[in-house]
Amino acid sequence: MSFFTSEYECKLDAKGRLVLPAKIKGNLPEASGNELVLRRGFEPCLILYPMVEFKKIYSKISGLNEFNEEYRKLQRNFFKGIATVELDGTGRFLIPKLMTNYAQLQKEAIVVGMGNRIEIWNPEQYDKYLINDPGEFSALAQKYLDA
Amino acid sequence: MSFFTSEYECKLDAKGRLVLPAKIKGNLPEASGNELVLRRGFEPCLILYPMVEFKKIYSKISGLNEFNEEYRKLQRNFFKGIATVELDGTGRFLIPKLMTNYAQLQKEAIVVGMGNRIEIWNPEQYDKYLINDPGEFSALAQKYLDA
DNA sequence: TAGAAAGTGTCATAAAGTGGAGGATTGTGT
DNA sequence: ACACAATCCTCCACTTTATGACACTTTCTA
Repeated sequence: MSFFTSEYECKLDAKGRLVLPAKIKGNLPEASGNELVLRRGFEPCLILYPMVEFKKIYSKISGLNEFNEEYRKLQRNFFKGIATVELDGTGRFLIPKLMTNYAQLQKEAIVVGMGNRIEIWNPEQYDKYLINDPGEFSALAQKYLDA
Repeated sequence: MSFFTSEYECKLDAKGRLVLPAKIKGNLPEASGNELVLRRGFEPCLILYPMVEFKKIYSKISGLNEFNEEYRKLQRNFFKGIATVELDGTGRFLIPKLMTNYAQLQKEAIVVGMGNRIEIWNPEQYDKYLINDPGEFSALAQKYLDA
């Protein structure tokens, strides 16, 4: 069971590689080896899954019958936003160009542990999408987490 | 069942580590080993859970489907404020930089046992959030604790 | 085919994190 | 009040992580 938490300020190197924070890397499931899957988020960010976690989503979406038009449409749009990446010996991976563009990544990135997955954000975008009103957050938490 | 009580004045060392008071440490559930979870409080303080206590919250929030926009928003704001920490052999743990900033912790900290969890405060902030008027405290107690 | 751009790997250094030991202080029981 | 033990706190040494630099390979382009 993956257990990613916390936010980290990370830097991309000149070639667009991101070094995963040690706390994140340490929580990657053994079973996935160095294989990760990168996906375009619905928000302007990237989402990183260990391979085992991604398989769960994959089996759901690839299970949809290809002879259904709406399913095909979903599949097409889903798969186009996916890339598999591999950690190198020092715990880095290259973010494909189109994906850095999509998420507007430059030198700095915010990495957020989201339980079973990891989000990668441009810092300014990230701020925009965070809840700024403590009351709203508190209310949302109460709505879904209340005993 | 955890049972943390009382308040303690503690010091952070040069690296930002906090030594848990013996009374608190003695009440940590065996089942959690040395694993603890730190969370940003809604107030400007940090909240410390033994792992077993936190698991209850975690299973609730990670159970929310990631393809729902509102769930994602909650998850993002929740997880960003979470970090797992581990007690070392001498009962200390490192408070991540971003978290010491959030709670405005410097050398001194107030540690408060809150039953199933522990709060960590900057001393001045703590004073601000305490009830100073005995009458108000009494009224509040009467409102919610009266038979 | 040459040169440029992109991708990959290694290394060095500085910063951050981790662990342990010793002495001061506090608390407890006799 | 005293001795003993537990706790607290500071210091230091070691390990791990982060980051920049650089060089080599592969791919693309003119």
